[in-house]
Amino acid sequence: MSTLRTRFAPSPTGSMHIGNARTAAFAWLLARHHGGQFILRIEDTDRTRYVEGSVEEIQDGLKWLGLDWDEGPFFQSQRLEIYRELAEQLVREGKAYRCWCSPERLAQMREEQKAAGLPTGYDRRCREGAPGHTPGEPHVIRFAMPLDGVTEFHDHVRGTLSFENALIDDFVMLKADGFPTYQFANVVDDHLMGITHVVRSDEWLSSTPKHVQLYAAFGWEPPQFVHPALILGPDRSKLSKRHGAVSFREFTQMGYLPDALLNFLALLGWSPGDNREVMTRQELIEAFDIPGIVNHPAIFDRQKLDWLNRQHIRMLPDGELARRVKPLLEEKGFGGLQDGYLESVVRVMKDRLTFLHDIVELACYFFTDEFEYEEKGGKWLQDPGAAQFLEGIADALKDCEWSDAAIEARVREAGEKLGREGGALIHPIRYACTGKTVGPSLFAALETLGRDRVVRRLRRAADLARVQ
RNA sequence: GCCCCCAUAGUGCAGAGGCCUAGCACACCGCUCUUUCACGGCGGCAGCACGGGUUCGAAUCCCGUUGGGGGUACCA
Repeated sequence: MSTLRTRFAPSPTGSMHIGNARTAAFAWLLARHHGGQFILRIEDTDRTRYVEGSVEEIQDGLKWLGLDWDEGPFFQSQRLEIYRELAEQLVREGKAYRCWCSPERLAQMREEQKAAGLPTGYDRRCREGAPGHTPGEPHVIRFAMPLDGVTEFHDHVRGTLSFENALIDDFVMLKADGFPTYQFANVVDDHLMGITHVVRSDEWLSSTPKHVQLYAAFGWEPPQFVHPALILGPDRSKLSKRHGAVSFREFTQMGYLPDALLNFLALLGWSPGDNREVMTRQELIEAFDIPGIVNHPAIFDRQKLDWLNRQHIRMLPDGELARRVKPLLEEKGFGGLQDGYLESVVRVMKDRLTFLHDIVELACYFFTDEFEYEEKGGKWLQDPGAAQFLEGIADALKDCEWSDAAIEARVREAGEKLGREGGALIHPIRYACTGKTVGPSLFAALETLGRDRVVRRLRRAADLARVQ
């Protein structure tokens, strides 16, 4: 049995779309599940739409997601000779023909067909020869579709599909500029590169019969087809820019974990069959296979992605989470943090992060004394007894054993003497030490902050309270 | 217009004729835990698009309708 080979074949025409990333993830997962190979091929056959930098963006994106490829990237623009020779071969065999029809004529023809309520398509004027033209003049090469019968093929997601040949266009294989079209180059390369499973989204379904005919014309065995449905925006149309963030790069920059995004992408149009959802990369590879791919389109749901990201953050060991969060903090000017300290911060904050960078906003008081006091908590300092109370707590803690249990005992004891308990005891202390009205368990937070910071902040807040 | 695909709660999935009084998850709403906000736990809301068949029996099979999507380029 030969190894399974899949490929990801994007065109470098702009930012990599989140939908492309999903297709790439499916193809990669399928290859890895079966111990096969995953190939990267850049389909740069449209010179007019080429966007500088997009090849790099595609590769960076795949690397970020952890989708490593075994061969490539191959560039179709470097294989022009191959396509030309193969196209000429088909011309010689009478399975393709030269066409000199002008784009203007073609456009007009299409309009007339539409107006008459007919199916659109090339009228095959040059199919039986075009007197007065020579191969020296600019022309395209078209495939000569069978004029009757049907083309049938099996798709692993859709089942057996059949299309009437008469309705399929004599499509262009080679353009006037010598570049191949997708329809042609794609088939040639999939064959030459030994692709066994073509994984691509639904939008290609209706051109698959053309591909099947091309394989037949060359006498090549067609690959297995796998067409997952499209990803839709909330309005149910093909996900695009007007739905907000759709470029893959935006997601990598928003603070999603690669494993979380991979998990989410895999779940868009596939399921393991049981009710598992939160899955590691390894679990995905083990579970992913064709039968789990669903045949109806899915709407992209950010809330679910966010939830998945939370789950993946919580799965990270503290040390690893600390390591990932560190550069984000340094970026905000919170440098020079001890690993051990950062790890303890991360431990108390872990359950509260949707994104890694949330830590900056939610836990800044762990990294600097210069945090802001939320306006909302001002009342805790305005209270007449506040200054005296905070000083009292500071005194009680200045020689306290530093564990959260000991801190709690000492604070409660001191609170009792000062006539405070419950919220009136806890909230002012939190506000004094963190500037916030919400956060992790107070005693755990104090323990993590350390005695010096806590005592210092309590006294500072007491001073603040006195001027109120 | 023509061709093709799709149809289970708001969203993502499970379901491959009886196990379905349709399950799970996100979101939402309660309750609970708790010093707060989260987390967690418990509970709730909400769905087989519609109409015909086939069958003893249909979410599951067939046909039609409706709705949605994709394609229809010398773009991919």
